[in-house]
Amino acid sequence: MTRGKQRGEYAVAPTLEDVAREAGLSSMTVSRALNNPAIVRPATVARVMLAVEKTGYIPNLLAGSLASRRSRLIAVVVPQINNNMFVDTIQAISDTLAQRGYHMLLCVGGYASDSEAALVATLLSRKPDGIVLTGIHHAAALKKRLINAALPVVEIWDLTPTPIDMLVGFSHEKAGNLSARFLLDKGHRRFGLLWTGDQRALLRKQGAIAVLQTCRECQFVEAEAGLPATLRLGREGMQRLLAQTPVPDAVICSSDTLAQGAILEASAQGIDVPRQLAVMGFGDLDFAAWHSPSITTVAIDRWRLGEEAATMLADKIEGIMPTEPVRDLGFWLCERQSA
Amino acid sequence: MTRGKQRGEYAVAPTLEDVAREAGLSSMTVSRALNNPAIVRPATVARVMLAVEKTGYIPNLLAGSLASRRSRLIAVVVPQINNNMFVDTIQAISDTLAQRGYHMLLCVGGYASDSEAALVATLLSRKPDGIVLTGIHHAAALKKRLINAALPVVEIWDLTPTPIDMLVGFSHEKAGNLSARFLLDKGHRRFGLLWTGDQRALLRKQGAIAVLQTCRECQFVEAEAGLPATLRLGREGMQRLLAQTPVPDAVICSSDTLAQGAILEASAQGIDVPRQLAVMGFGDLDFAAWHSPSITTVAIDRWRLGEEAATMLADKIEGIMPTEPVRDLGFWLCERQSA
DNA sequence: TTGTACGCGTTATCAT
DNA sequence: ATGATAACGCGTACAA
Repeated sequence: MTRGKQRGEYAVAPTLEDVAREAGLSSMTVSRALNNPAIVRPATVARVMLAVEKTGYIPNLLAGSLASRRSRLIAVVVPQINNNMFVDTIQAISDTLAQRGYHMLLCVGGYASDSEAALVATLLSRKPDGIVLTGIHHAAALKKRLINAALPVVEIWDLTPTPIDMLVGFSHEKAGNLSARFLLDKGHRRFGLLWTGDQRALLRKQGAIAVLQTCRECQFVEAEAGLPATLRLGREGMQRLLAQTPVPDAVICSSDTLAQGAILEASAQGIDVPRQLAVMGFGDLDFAAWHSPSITTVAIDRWRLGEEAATMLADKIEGIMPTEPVRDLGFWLCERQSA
Repeated sequence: MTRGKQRGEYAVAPTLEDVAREAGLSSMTVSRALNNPAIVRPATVARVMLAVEKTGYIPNLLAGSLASRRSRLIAVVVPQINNNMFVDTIQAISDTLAQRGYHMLLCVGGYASDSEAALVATLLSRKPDGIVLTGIHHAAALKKRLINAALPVVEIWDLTPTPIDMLVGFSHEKAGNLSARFLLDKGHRRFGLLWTGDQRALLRKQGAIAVLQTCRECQFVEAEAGLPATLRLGREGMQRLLAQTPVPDAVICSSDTLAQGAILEASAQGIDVPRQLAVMGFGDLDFAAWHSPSITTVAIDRWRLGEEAATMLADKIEGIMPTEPVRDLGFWLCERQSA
């Protein structure tokens, strides 16, 4: 006979079989009553529920997933969570997935794309129903493996016409264009670029520089900040920018956090923002609008990004093909006091 | 015969069986070569590795976990991640677990303890090897279920001598005591309390009030902020505090983010911090030391908290009993410019 | 509407 | 050091 007959009340978890015995039904009927009650006689469902209550049964999703080949698990890979840029997106993904009955396997993988491949391989062994990847640059082997596995994939936070599968993001280069164009039109000519070294930030920088280079009399100096971007790194970077020649009259930062630091440092040095120096950020983090001076920045809808990513995945898993596999959420300028 | 013989190169993932056939070995030997190479002849291991490479094999951890009753999965339940307080802890947990070969199932559950029980039940169906719970107040049914399942549990971010299993945190009440005592000793008598409504923040408030009430001539007014705590809510809360009587000469905030907002609002109203008004925060978030004025606050080691939680869990899972199941990480005052 | 037989892909256990 | 066999707990497919 099966185990589970003569054991105590402890430790070993009750199985479907135990519930079935308690209810005087077959385990298959119990399974149906739990997963698809509509096709089971109401009275039977009630009996099952009672037995579940009595036994303290909790389904074993490992077994269920193995049998059904559906894990209701979504793997999410992000480079960092303590830099404020991704947390809203992650929480949106988590919320949306939870509502649709999925769990989130979160992996904080850093910014190195070679380690990403190994990491994703271990995640794939969990047999997730879908995966969210940050960015569009992935090892070729990884891409191949993903395509081969026919696994729904959403790449986020960047833009390409040729995603692995689906994508929701925006163009960092164009966002960079916009920042530079805005300050150029305001009459600024001596620029400072305060930047972190991650791939997508660099794209924005390239975008900004491309615009600046269309202007003959423009000059710019640069300072690099580490990761994660913090107020401190913003202040220190600003110090370095102000020590260079020509002293900038406008500083673009790769994030609002750096911008906030830059503004504080300028004030500490007696430089008025924006009268003597314009400062722009990126991201429209929650403090940007409420800082003094409020921070001019480029906003993106971080929450919606996560929501759409999760929705696209859940839809595709459930057989609903996306009308448009590539979603450009765009961005918009928030003109405020700092520039 | 088993499936997997006559199929194309696509979609269906290769199994241990496929690798075994390729290598001319039994699947059991392949399994051993992969999980415990030490007990397999080196030459055999090499043959296996070659076959793995050739087939593109990725283990199926659902099946493996089911068979071995070990999932190498840790469930983590936190109330929020977009309030900056928990992200370092979560990233520390994720990092530490990854190093030890575990994955993190992250669930953002909000602050309601009744929904927590349901949520944890679904998490338990994944058969995690351990679970991290934020706080110490959980539904009785949940506690019972956890104890019954004999699952290693770490409660974090709070303190009690009687945890479900293990705990790493600190006393919020005493942290509240410390803040109030500090300002009292500085000579302040008219207090403002700017506070969010979550359980642990309220404990800190109680702690602060308990100290204030030891002082006859002390008065205090309160303002409540919503969740998540943001700069905006800090400013708005400060506005309300300043409109009350008596106008406080010292404001304690339930987080550094609120404190930052409070300071900005005070400055905007022409009130000098700290000369006319002292402001204290909590948490020592990364900007606290670098803000102007720098923020006086109570620091806790958020990263270490996550690290220890993950380590205690992994240790216990692997049979290493914790020397001390309850770890009080404490807190310390960071006296800076704002108070 | 309910039940039976079997397979999901792996590891434990025992045998060789 | 390697192999054969039997679980692990559930869902699919079909039968009744």
